[in-house]
Amino acid sequence: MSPDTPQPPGTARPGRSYHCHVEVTVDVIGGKWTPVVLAHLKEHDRLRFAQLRRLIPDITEKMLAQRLRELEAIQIVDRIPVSTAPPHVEYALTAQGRSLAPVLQAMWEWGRDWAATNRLAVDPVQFRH
Amino acid sequence: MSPDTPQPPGTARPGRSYHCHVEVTVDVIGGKWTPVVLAHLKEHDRLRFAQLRRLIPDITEKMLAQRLRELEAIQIVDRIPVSTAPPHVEYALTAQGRSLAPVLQAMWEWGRDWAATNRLAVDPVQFRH
DNA sequence: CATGGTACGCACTTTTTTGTGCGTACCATG
DNA sequence: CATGGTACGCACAAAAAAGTGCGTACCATG
Repeated sequence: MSPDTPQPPGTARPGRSYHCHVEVTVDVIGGKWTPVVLAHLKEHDRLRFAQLRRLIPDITEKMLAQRLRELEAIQIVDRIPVSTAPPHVEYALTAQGRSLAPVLQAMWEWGRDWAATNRLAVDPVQFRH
Repeated sequence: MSPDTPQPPGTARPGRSYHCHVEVTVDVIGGKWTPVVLAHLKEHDRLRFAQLRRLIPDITEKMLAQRLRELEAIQIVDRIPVSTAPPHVEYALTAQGRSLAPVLQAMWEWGRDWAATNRLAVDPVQFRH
């Protein structure tokens, strides 16, 4: 693999080998925040950076920006600059990103049930435009 | 939260707060190897430690043992000692573990499609009894 | 007892991920 | 120009996850 050859999206690690398709998914949307960010984007047509930040209270701006940049780079998320006053950016799932809906939906439902079974408090932030 | 009070399963971090059900799922089955281990267990009634190790070639025994222990602790996996010659242990998903099937299936399918789109090689190991 | 198979556990070490603190760039407005 | 809003980027630092090397415990068999 020559350094001049761009890596296919989703392979952050050169020479990464896969022996199971689930490994691929974990490689692309693994980590603490990426699935959460995607789950929120799945529920809304478009979201501003600040809206995402508010919907995910425990994420740092740094992590949010970084996750979004990476998802944009692999064409799972579109980044849409909006020239208003004040100007801002909006993020939306691409068609490719929307193909993650079954994964995210299943994760959401399982998490809901697990939380109920184990009496975990889940306090969603109210969405605000 | 007194140290004597056992944490509910799935909360490795005391005081962990959740604002989205997907965060819960990530907390329980996040990480590099847990989803992979679970995916293999989903495909087989029972698997020996050594079978899992062979099916997941890049995992260390340490990581495999650790993941299995944690999954057993939160009752997602059953650990079944088998007295044969040689003796071994078998692992199987609990009913609770099997509730993860939609998540794992969705992850598998998405990973397959992503790999195809991005020309990633996925080389599953042939199952051997 | 010695040996082999099996499944780990321990003490570190390395790698990866996430977080902290601050500053920057851009745009619009008064 | 100053100010405010917005969305980050940078240079570390801290935390978490994963890996390494070795050894141990248990069981069965000869």
